[in-house]
Amino acid sequence: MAKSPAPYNIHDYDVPLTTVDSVLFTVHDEKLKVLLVQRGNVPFAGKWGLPGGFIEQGADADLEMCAIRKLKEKTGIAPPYIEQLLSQGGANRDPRGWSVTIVFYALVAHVNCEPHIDSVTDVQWREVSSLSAKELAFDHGQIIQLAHERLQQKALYSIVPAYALPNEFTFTELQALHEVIIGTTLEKKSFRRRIEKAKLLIDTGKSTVARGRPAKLYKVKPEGRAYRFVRNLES
Amino acid sequence: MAKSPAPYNIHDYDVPLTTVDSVLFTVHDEKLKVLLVQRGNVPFAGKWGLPGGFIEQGADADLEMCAIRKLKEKTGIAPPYIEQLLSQGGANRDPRGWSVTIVFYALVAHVNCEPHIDSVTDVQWREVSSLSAKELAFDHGQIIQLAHERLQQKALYSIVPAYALPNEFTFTELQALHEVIIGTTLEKKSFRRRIEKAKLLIDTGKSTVARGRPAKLYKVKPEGRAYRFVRNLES
DNA sequence: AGAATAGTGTCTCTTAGACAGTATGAG
DNA sequence: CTCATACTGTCTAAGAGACACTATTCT
Repeated sequence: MAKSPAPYNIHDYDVPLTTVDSVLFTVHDEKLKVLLVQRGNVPFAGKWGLPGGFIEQGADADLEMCAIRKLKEKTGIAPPYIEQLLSQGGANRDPRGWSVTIVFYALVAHVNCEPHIDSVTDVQWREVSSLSAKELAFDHGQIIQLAHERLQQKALYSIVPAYALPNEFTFTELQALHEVIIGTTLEKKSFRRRIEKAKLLIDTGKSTVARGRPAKLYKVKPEGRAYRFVRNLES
Repeated sequence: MAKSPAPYNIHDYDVPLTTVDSVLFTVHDEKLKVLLVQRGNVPFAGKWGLPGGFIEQGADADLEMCAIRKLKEKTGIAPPYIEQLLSQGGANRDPRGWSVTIVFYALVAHVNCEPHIDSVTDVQWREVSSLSAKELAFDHGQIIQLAHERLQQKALYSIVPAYALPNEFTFTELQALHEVIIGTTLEKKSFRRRIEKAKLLIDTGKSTVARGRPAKLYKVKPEGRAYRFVRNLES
């Protein structure tokens, strides 16, 4: 413990190894996917794990900035939605010793980072439902599951999942996205009704062109980020 | 500290200072209170702040164990409910340099730790509504506010606040507790109805004795800890 | 016209809000 | 008895589920 007047030196302390990791979700081909990075260094060299790493004290003003910096390096863009999930820490989660990871989860539209990811080999989108915890580095499998559960809750009482879509999207796309996240179908009418009543979307005036009736294109209002419905959708 | 090919030395890294802190809530005299500890060391020596401190790598198996150990030292007991709130980290929150704190929030019945706290002078319960952020060490004022907001949400969709009551309690006590946490009055009938329907309480068969009709005493079922109502109470 | 997709009308059912009413004890 | 507190009955309103219906485009 610190002796008062004496100068403080962090290396006098038995500090844990502290890192920041992120679970970046997107949806593509009706599947929920998560970004994985192939590790170059020990431990778990060659294995796939979450994008993240050490804090750079000069470059990162806070934890979220650190997470965003790492994600930018891997995807080429800053995610439009990021939120802290939890921190995992313990004596046995890293072979190098007592370690802590502060974990964020984030959402991004697949089209917005496709080119960057296609250009490298050590980054890939993996379907969440195809993952087994054992194939991933550290406790990253368990962390992805926790992030998925949190995202499922969000899909039941908010429109946060919209940030995994392009800037402009249709009601049907948003509903399909929620359905993929929570793993069930939803009633079209209930879904539209609650979002319309809460006035969370802006009608862009534009429409899609495709087979069938054109669909109106919407954007999320800024307040959609924090809005919470009083009643959950039933899962 | 297993060294693989290249020996790993944590002191080669620019690691942040990592601590664990807790926001321990209780209710007494119809007021929501939080546990504060007077700091003995720099920085902020003499100021009041959250109970917490450094991880002891030998003693703490994980982050939650660390938080519980610190709370036990200050209150004499392990809290019946504890959950991670968030982690705060940044270059400027601690004058010693880049630091991270992993924050838990916890609940305890006032009566269960009264004797231990009354016996020391560097620990006190402080009414949450009387706190100004400026009088506390670090960013602890802001953290307490975030913890309070999270607890308010919990009070709207769960019966987690019950863990701030003694083991056996009445419906009226539970409702009064929820009202103190969210800062409004609630409808008696609605409150009882939803809890009864969800079957979250065990009737102990006992009753209170006091002026007026005796009230039945209940305990929380284990599943009450994780239960989430589909619909929030209106705040 | 017919197929495909977008979007609406409307009935039911559940449950929270409101609040008046009844029950059961102490003094 | 009265008073205080616990607990219930019951009406109303909001909103989700269900699902049949209409609308608008394409080929």
